[in-house]
Amino acid sequence: MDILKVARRARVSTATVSRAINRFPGIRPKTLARVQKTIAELNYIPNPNARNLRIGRTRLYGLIVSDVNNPFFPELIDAFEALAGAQGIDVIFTHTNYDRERLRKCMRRMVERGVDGIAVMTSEVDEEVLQQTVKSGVPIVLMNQQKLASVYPNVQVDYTAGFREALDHLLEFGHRDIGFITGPQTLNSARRRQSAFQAALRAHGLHVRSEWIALGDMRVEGGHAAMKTLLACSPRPTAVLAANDLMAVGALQAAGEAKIHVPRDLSLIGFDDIPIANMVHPPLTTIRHPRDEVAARAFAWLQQTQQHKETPTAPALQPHLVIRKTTAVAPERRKA
Amino acid sequence: MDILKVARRARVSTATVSRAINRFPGIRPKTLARVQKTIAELNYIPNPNARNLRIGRTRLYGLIVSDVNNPFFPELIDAFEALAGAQGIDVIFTHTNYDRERLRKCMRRMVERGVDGIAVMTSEVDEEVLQQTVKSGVPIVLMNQQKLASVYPNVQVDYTAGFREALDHLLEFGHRDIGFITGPQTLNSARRRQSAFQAALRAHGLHVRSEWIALGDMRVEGGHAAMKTLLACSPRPTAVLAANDLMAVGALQAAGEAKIHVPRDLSLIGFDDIPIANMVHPPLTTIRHPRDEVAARAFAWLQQTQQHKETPTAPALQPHLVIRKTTAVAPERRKA
DNA sequence: CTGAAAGCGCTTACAG
DNA sequence: CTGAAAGCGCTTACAG
Repeated sequence: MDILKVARRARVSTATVSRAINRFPGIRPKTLARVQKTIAELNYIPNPNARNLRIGRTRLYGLIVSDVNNPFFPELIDAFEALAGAQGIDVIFTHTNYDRERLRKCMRRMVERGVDGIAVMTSEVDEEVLQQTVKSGVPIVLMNQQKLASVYPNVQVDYTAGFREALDHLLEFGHRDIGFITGPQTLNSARRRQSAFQAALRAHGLHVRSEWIALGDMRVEGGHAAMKTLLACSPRPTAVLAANDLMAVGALQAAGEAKIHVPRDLSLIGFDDIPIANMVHPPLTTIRHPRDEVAARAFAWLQQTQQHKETPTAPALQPHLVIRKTTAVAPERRKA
Repeated sequence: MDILKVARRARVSTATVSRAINRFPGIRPKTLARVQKTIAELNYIPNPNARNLRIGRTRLYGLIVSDVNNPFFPELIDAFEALAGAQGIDVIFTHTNYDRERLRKCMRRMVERGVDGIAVMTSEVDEEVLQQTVKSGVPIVLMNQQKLASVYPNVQVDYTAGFREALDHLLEFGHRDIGFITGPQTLNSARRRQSAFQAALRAHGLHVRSEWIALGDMRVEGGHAAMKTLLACSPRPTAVLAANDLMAVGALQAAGEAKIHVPRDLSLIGFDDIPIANMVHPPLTTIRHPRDEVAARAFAWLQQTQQHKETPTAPALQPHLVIRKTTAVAPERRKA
């Protein structure tokens, strides 16, 4: 009964206090001032549960990622959080640890909490869970789920464009022998990146020997091992692209151990532009995943979906090459 | 009026439905079963706002860290989140970006949201803000704030013990010339780590030349620069400790560039054990900051503080040395 | 421009 | 073991 206390002290009704708090237009300036003064004096903070019960929303969004420890996500989380905060929306945030069962539980928890929307920023989703969630009336937005793109709002990133930019760069440097470190094809994101790479290759009229595609695990160790495999090839590629930065970092280490100088003997390009990319030595040239834009679009679409019925769409977001220090002119061209 | 719908369909009162949901003991098994069946059929989810309004809590905790992009935090966040989730508590999480004004806003937002408690896991706090928050009835718990330890629940980590363990290790390897990469003394955590290091040193009866204490910025770049300074010393230390892993990683790079082999020519130990420590080459020996235990204690104390009045206390948590590949026998001893 | 009052969807003494 | 009813603290048509 706290708003009542304010009301009494300000000698108005609770309705007026409520209007003052919610910046209702038609309120006499003098009354408004008095109420505001009282609120300040009493250090009154409206009870969010009561308010939300009344208005039928929680002003809470859910954000689900696959892995907090994956350095890809903090920037995404951060951007989403900031956007929400600016609108007075709080975010509860969980991660699935790449586990479908955990995703199910996360979604359930958020629905039970009554969030106004959920951003599912994982590469692995389960249509059944999504359906259930949407059925219970909670809007969702996905990331890079092309299969479900027509059904749910789905923020797309044009991987192919990113790889194309990287290939342009390598071709300018005279590279023609290009290797690729890929990830487990059971992973949605790894699979998509590989086919995007191949599409970009075709767009440039290039061909890659199949032994120059090495399998990693999307982590540093796997990139390390994959690079060792590539270096053992004969002939070996003069440039290598990795499906993510973590593997590129491992590849960089492997090259160092094998006394292969990057970029002199070998050019290397990562994907994502996670913070570590700029911390290794030499700093990694990489294709930046526009995660701040992903966050912004996911947030905007969540808000939109709350209001209208239609599924928002937009052209895929473009990644861009960030040129740092791991690419250089191809060795054979230098000789010439 | 949703619980009413369940009640009608199950031919009981809303009170009974409520009791069934909340596992109230004295309820006839048959009734319970019927209600549960109805709930399942209707896919009924209780409105959390109504529930929380009634019980006067939100089952929401706030978690504030200084920087999401700092790889120190994800594990802490993750552990806290998991603990909370297991109790049906959700976590809203923000970061201050090391800014006092933002901390103020974060706290305010959480109080307005009506959280049941706030874990302030930043090294910089502002007593005024804390007081205000506590005055509004929200329990808080701090991390490593020795000044405020008697006033607020405060999870301590015994940095000195960590450095002692590291020094033991180095001494066994015959090192006596030990350098230190410190952080800006304006930062609480950096200051505390330096004095902990010095205390550990004294405990071992050692002395450090002042030129062997180099100033970094708690990031990779600063560690890099600091190591360069140390390597330019003559004589130079045979082992270097860094106040955090990020700086140790920078130091490792600087050593590599200067053709100083780690660990053969120089031993290096970091602090924190962030994921990157195990990704660099060679993998970094480091003092592990027990952040999962910090999270657990913070969570437990928050729960405790909600119930009792007294400020919980406990002996400081112990960090431990994780020996990997950046330490070895001191060069001069090897010669002998 | 402002107030009286209903009602959001739960939980919990109280009564039986 | 179960139900009728009050009440948590707000917001918002409705009336004036």
